[in-house]
Amino acid sequence: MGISERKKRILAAVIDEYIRTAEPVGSKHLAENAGLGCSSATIRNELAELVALGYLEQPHTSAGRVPTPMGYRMYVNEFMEKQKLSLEESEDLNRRLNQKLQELDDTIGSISRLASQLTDYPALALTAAAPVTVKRVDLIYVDANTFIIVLMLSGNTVKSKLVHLPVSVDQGMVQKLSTLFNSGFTGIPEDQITPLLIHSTERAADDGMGLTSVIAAFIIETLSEAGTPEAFVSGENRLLNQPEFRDPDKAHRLMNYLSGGGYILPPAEGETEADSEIRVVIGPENVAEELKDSSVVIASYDAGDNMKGLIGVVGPTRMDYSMVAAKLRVLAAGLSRRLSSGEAPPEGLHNKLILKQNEDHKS
Amino acid sequence: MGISERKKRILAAVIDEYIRTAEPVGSKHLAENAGLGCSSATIRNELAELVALGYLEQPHTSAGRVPTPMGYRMYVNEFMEKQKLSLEESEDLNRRLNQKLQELDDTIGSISRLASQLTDYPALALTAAAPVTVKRVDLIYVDANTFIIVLMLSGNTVKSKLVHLPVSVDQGMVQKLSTLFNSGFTGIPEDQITPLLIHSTERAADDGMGLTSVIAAFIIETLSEAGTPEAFVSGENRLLNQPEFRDPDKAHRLMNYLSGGGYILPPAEGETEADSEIRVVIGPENVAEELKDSSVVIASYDAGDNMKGLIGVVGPTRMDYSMVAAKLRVLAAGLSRRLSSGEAPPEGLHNKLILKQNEDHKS
DNA sequence: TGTTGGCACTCTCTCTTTGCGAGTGCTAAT
DNA sequence: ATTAGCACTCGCAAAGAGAGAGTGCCAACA
Repeated sequence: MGISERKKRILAAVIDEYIRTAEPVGSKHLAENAGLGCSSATIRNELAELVALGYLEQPHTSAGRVPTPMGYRMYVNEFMEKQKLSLEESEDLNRRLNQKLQELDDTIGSISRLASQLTDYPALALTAAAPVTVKRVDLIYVDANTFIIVLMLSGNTVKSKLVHLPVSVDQGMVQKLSTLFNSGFTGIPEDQITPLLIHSTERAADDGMGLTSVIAAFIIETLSEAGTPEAFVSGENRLLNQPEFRDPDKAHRLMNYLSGGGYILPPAEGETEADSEIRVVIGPENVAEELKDSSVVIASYDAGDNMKGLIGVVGPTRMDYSMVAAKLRVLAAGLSRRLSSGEAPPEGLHNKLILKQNEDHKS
Repeated sequence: MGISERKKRILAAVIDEYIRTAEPVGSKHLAENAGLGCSSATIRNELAELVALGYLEQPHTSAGRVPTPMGYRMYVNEFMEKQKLSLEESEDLNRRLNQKLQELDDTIGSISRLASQLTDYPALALTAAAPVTVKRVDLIYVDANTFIIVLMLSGNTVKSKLVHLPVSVDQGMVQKLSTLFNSGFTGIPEDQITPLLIHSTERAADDGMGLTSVIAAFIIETLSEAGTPEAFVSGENRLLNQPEFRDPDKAHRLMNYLSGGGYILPPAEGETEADSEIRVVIGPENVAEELKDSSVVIASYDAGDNMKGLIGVVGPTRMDYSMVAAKLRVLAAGLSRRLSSGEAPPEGLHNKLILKQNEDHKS
């Protein structure tokens, strides 16, 4: 767009400053601190034009200028890539990511916590949504009334469940069912597990006790759960750090929206994805009413098997886009590296656990 | 204690009213609405004495009265048991509890969410902390580089994990290890799994590839995780509903404390546990500095095997103790019933899942 | 033509003042 | 012992005044 170079520099300076201080930026301040070689009067003229063009606005006559969403958009599209994390920052970040990934519990939840912690904004993480299938079914016979179902899924995760029965089964039946399920239920997506299939399996196993349907139910439940994207929101309370949320009502509304798992998924509009894999949705660009004056930065990570997950950060429109984008980029890249390639983190898991044992002794 | 009956009634009325409105309660208001048969002047006298006794205080001369922690304490100890939930309320509550328990995912997290939702205060749930042991170990051979570890724990939960190896193993080794682990590692608590034990197992299996220690590490990690009480905090944002947290800083401080998993565990002082299993910790009675002007209501539930978990609710000292206590009581009782006795909820799990399958077709 | 200094003007923010009302404590009467 | 009445206190909200920041515009200058 035909904006003079100087206008761009001034716009960028205003936005940087506003992001830092959250206060309208005046011409004098700009002339003194932003190091563009001209006087406040000149800047005033330029500012006036930027207002006319729609990139800035003034809260009231005779206050400083504040960026409009359009201004932020320009900022994000044109000026942002300049910022990169220093090497040591990004190393530190990777270190912390590794640490999180080693804890074998709810990975995605802790990633969202990490993102929130790093950026000091609320963060959310969505697990990859992709059709999952069962790779392998094992049934472990425990006793006449008890067995364990173990499912290995297509993303190489394992789910298991203990089943107590009111009736008793013999080991042979468990064996038979195991074979039948492995041949009939593996490799197919949830929606192909029809009542028909279940019934025919039941007949083939000569199962009069409903065992088959218990197992099938667990498979269906597991597939559906694993295939449903799950959202984790963390650090909602960090909103309160932002001056624009000093109004408790405003903060409350947004927090409610977020902790309700408020869905943020932007319209997958074919933005000119200049910046690889990072999407920025500014204020009114959001579809959700609750987000109309907040911004969202979203990075997608590759979870292997063509699955994409998302990490996002929510903040006021006056959000530190560069910082957030830079950090999310590293985080998403690290996540992708870990998840799509082979498996767990580099090494050390095992050693760490052995060490841990000793630590625990103390407590 | 030697407080006249009327004083008690007045105190209770003040507290009830203050809980409702969050505003200092005046004598006139009390005379008109609280239905004690005397005039405002009389009440004024009584109020003055209650202030002298330390049950009430006035924010400033010539404002209404506000309960002190000591006042709340009296209220909790003496007047509270009166409130019971109506039958239908408690049925509704049980219904919702059942529903939550049926979702097989992180039960304890969703219980905490439920508690928060029901009371409209932040809630937290702690899993039972008790030494857990392994009941049974199964190793499922998948392919030369892959096997699945399945652990059945005391408490009848099952944990599993997929292990990829850089080297290849044969099925015989897996078999052998399975037997060894079942005889050597079952029934013993985490702290008895010594490096010594691991080494001797390793030798017995003639395992030169570190397989043994991978499995042992998983067992240790699992036991330690299952034995460590885990805290889930939900609904921190509901704090903002309370007028006492209109000050964002105050709200922020407490929310931070809470979402840091802030530990709330009250000193297990031998309170005269009149009210079965419900503990109320009022304002300054809390040990944590951050909670000094909040209150906590805690119910403990029985998770079987002598394990106790906690559900708690945090709010301002002006918290609706009766309501919270009543709801938590039902919740904890329901949880205990489900967890300690046998197993899953009454029935219907299976049917529900079959139904679910059809629903999912639509989407 | 683009840039700069100067100046009057506008508007918000903060501090102070003022008046009101709620609620108290005390006293005298029942 | 309870009640009615009354003077008093004190916080709070609305109103007013002053200060300061920043603008827009104009005239001068390169």
